[in-house]
Amino acid sequence: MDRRQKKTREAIFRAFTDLLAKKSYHQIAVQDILDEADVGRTTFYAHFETKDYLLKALCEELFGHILDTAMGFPHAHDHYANCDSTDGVFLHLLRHLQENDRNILALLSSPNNEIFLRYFKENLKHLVTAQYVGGGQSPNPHLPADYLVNHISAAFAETVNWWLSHGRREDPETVNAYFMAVTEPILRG
Amino acid sequence: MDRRQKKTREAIFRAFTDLLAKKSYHQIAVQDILDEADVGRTTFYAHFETKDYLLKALCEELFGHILDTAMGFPHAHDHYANCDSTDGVFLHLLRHLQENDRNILALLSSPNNEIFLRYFKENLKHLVTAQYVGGGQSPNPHLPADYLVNHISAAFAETVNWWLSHGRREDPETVNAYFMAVTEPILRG
DNA sequence: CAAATACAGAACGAAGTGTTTTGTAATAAA
DNA sequence: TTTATTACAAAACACTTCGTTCTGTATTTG
Repeated sequence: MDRRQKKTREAIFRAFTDLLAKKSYHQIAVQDILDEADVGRTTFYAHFETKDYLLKALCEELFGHILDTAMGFPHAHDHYANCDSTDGVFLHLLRHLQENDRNILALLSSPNNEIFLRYFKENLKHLVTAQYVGGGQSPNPHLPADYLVNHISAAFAETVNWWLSHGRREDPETVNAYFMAVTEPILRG
Repeated sequence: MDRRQKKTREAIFRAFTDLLAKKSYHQIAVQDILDEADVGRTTFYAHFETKDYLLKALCEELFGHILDTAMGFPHAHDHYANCDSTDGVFLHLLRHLQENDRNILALLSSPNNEIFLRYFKENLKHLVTAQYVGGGQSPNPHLPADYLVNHISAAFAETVNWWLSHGRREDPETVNAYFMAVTEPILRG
């Protein structure tokens, strides 16, 4: 792949995330991104059809990455090797978030962060499905599997949102304990 | 109050909700609202500073109303007098939603409905606080009160979202049972 | 009836969007 | 190295939407 392409693509992503840390999504004009990334107008539209697609691409790359690693690519994140293997996936995720990889926290705690929380939650569904639901069967016979998956995914996304909106005062372990306290009882019938 | 004011204000609200049932919020131009409401441009901006403020006003009126009635204004909704008094507030809310008062379902099940779900959830917090938290003390000693309020509010909003995105196939009673199944165990320590 | 006010219609500048054109520099392939 | 391809910058473009301003009319209120 052309080095120029990769370079500008990353410059746009970087400029976009930097801007998102200051302004909300709808306050950012394409021109702002061009100025911040030092990129021509034609170039931007050669890479991304529109500003919404840029957002989509960024979210897929960011949340896709963080959740893929959480779902079982231990090679990709060796500096987390100190994780106790008994730790749950969610604690792993919380720790990963606290590392603020690629400034992901700026997005999730920005004003009007619902957009990102939605992407986060949708990506979480895959993880939750793999984690709790085996073969489409709900671990709680009183609840439909898709309702449970939606509920747990939303609960974790909201937990993260609560955590961030408070300035991450708690340890990941504490937050994980809160999350477990509101989800584990459900799974036990 | 001038009848003309009330009339145009309601015409704008009606046009806006009708449009929201078809398009997403950001696809709706002010001009569309003017055409649908048959109202002049000057008039619109005399009533609402901007399109965002119109959204805010609509949401406050809608969710404020539905939650106020749920929190204890039995006189305001006599046709729900058949409600069993042992029914919870949330079942009451679900029934109220199913009545589709002022086409509120069009908003909550529209594309890009996160905006409305956010308003819904925020308004729910007051109800949840009044319902579960007494004097700022959490009913579950292991969890902070604000975390619990946020969790339960989000859980109900997501339950409604799940219900609507499925075409409301279940009874309000069934949905309420699902919601209770994921929230009640938390309150019991 | 008189004064105040809500309204329609039209025009306006400003801002943002996405496209097109022209020319240049970097890259990949021969 | 040479050649062809590709990515890019710069500027201008038509278009849409926004929010304001002006003028004149209809309605309400006192």
